[in-house]
Amino acid sequence: MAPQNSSAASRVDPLTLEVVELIGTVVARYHEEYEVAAGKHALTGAQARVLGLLSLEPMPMRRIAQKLKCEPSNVTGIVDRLEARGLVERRPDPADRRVKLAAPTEEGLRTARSLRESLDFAREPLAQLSREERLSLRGLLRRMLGEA
Amino acid sequence: MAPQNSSAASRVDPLTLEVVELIGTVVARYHEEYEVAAGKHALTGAQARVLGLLSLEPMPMRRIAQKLKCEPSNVTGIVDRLEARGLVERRPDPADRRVKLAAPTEEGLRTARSLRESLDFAREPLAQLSREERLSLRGLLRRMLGEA
DNA sequence: TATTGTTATACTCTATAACTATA
DNA sequence: TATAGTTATAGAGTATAACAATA
Repeated sequence: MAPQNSSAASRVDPLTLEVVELIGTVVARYHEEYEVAAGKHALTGAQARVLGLLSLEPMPMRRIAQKLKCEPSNVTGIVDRLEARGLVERRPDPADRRVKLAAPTEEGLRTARSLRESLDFAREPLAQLSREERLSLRGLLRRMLGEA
Repeated sequence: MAPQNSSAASRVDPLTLEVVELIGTVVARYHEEYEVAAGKHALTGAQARVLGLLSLEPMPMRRIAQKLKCEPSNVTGIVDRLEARGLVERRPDPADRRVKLAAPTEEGLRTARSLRESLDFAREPLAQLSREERLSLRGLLRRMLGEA
């Protein structure tokens, strides 16, 4: 998602445009780092996302689809590939025999942990900011997202 | 790219983690809006990106690939589809007969413009911030990205 | 009847490798 | 010989529709 440094500035003020562009850059960098981190473990982005999700909490296939905002039919293939690599397994749900719970294996958990650690987006760019600046950034992002 | 609210807090302080999570949310929302905006014009994300790119300046196929950070062979298909829909055309480069310049048609330009306008990511979330806050956010993002 | 997960199908994006036409 | 663009191929993600098992 390259920032498209709008020549159609028409209706938005230059400051806002500049901020949007900066956000676009952040988004692009976030993605690159995510893909690189996933690639280091020979995982695709989607696989890394699912593994990261399951490492927090096993869940039904259906719920994975909701989290990923995609059709449930797609999750079948993604989990198939993770399962083929021994990173995830499907368990029956005692409460509902229609449901299959996807859960990480031991190796899956290790991979997920390592993945999180290699995602140094957490440290590198933010390390340049002081504690006060991070607090300020947190506040601004919260307001932007309407969470505060 | 769902924010993975790290239970592996291990080595990073909670404030940084929280900011990272907020950025993840921004990234996710940015994407959703981009896809929705593209979908309104029956374009895929990649097609919308290329069209947006070309609407700023026609360029050789090779250069599109560099901008998209993908292999040149992929660009052929994306431009094929845009061309089939009459949004883009390939022109010879007078200076080098190996090169094909991809350029938007009139309709392509209109679509690109409309696409940019429906990308209200520029306005909605940022509208919640005062001018001062936007200035502050710009400064923080610049420092984060090492641009300032 | 409704829901969960799967299969089948088709399209797009992606990388790799081999080809062509220029340079 | 090197470069620009293309083709061929294969893998992965995506949506849609239809299906089996279970609720």
